Amino acid sequence: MNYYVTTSIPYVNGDPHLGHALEFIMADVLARYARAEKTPTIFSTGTDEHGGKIAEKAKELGMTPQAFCDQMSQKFRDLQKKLDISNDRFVRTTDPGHEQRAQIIWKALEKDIYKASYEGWYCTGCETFVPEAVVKEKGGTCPDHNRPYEKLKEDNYFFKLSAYTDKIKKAITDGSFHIVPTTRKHEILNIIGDKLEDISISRPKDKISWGIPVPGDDSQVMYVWFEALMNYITVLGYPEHEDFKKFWPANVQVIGKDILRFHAAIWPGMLLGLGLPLPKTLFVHGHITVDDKKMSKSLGNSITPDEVLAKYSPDVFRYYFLRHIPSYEDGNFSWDKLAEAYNNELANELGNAVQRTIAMIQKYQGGIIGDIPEPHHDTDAYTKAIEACKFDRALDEVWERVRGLNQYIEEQKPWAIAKDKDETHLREVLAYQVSCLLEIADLLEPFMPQTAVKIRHMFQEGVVRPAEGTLFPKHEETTN
RNA sequence: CGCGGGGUGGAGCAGCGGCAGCUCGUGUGGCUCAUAACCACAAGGUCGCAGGUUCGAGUCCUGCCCCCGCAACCA
Repeated sequence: MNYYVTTSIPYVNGDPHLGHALEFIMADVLARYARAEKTPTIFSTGTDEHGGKIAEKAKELGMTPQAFCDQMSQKFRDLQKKLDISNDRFVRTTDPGHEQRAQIIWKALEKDIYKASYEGWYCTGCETFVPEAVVKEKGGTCPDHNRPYEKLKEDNYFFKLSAYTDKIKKAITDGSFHIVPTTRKHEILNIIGDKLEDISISRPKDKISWGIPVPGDDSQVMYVWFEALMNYITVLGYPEHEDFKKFWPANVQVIGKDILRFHAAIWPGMLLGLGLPLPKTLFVHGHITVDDKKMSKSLGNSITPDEVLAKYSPDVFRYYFLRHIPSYEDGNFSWDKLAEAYNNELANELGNAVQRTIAMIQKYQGGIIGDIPEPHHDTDAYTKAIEACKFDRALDEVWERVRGLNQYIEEQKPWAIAKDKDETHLREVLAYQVSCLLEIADLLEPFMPQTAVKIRHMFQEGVVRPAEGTLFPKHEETTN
């Protein structure tokens, strides 16, 4: 059994934000968990780099589109590195490999592709077509550019998505294409409705040149979304590479709720057109708000991952977002909550449990642990939570352990046993504490890889090695 | 009647037909191995409003009010 997990590939028209970070770490947990289970795993992420917006932005900055993309794509890779994301692949839609394979895919889909002229309302400022309903609502004038919408006609290629409506609906309904959480499943079924519309999948090259050429038609480039979705299989080397044969279909594709339509309707349509199986699970996370408001530049409330990483380690970042942003819903970021979680849960509960265990073993046994018993706890709830992408619940389970350990210490009172000079009993109790901590380290590994390594290092050799220092030093002051 | 999610102790959430639960915060007590950490106990809710179904409703049905998303290539 192989395991393939993907994130969506961020569009490089903006800097990485907390939402990207959230998606990366969620997918990373799945990948690390699978690897810990000794399952051959590929974890892929990347960047989406074509389209008019990118070309425009590059021009503004006086750069070539490619140079701009190189720079932006690097920022995402930098963030992943800082967050300890363990991706095996990083696909860029400007990679020659992706471009070539995208053309192969296009050709393979040709039976479902037709050319037609598209007529609609167009804003020359937005460089995009606008739905009839919106034009009506805005009274015929684009509010962003203060220009009247124009009726425009252009030739486009279309993909016969409509032909796959029933198959897609069936796959979603019967769970062979599993959409998590259920509310997103309902949502997409609702969006699909009775029939999916065919979608436009190309743009005239004279309007947008920054894209992958349509095979056999120099006048058109592929529509950026259509081509970007293909990354999930081009990165595996579709169609001929062994990795593709071994790892497709993906076990889990992680996306944000805003791009549900593309991944739960268009992408399955493309796969069906290619005669390929659909991903097993599509996991849809929510969005992060700040002070219960959408993050946006105009509100000036946006927080960058780097700002958080300047104050907290990657493990703490991962912990906070995975446990305190609900896995299935939108979540609110707050510096206070982060500080609270750090102090209470990480420093006091976990950090201190480690600390007091170390201190007692050193004080009473000269640092010698002795035989560490095998852990015997039931990890079923934890496993189920991870498999359901309920990362917050999985961490709750781990903290049950942490709390349980502190209770155990309190009940056993090793310091009292030490006074009674019952060395055998003391040794047992302390070794059991270590056993619990090592088990906690294992459970924590997908979530907080550095912390897991540190804890193991402290206890693993039968002798305590406190050289790592305090796990989570308490912050003196939390100004914010 | 566009679609969807939500309104449960000070805060954040779980519960989805059968004695209102969890975490944080607050208060009191205990302990001393430990990062003024840890442990125990307690206070605190007419479960948005109004009807209805039922022996029994946060939990099902109907109506209403209020938040928030989506509806347009922002994860």
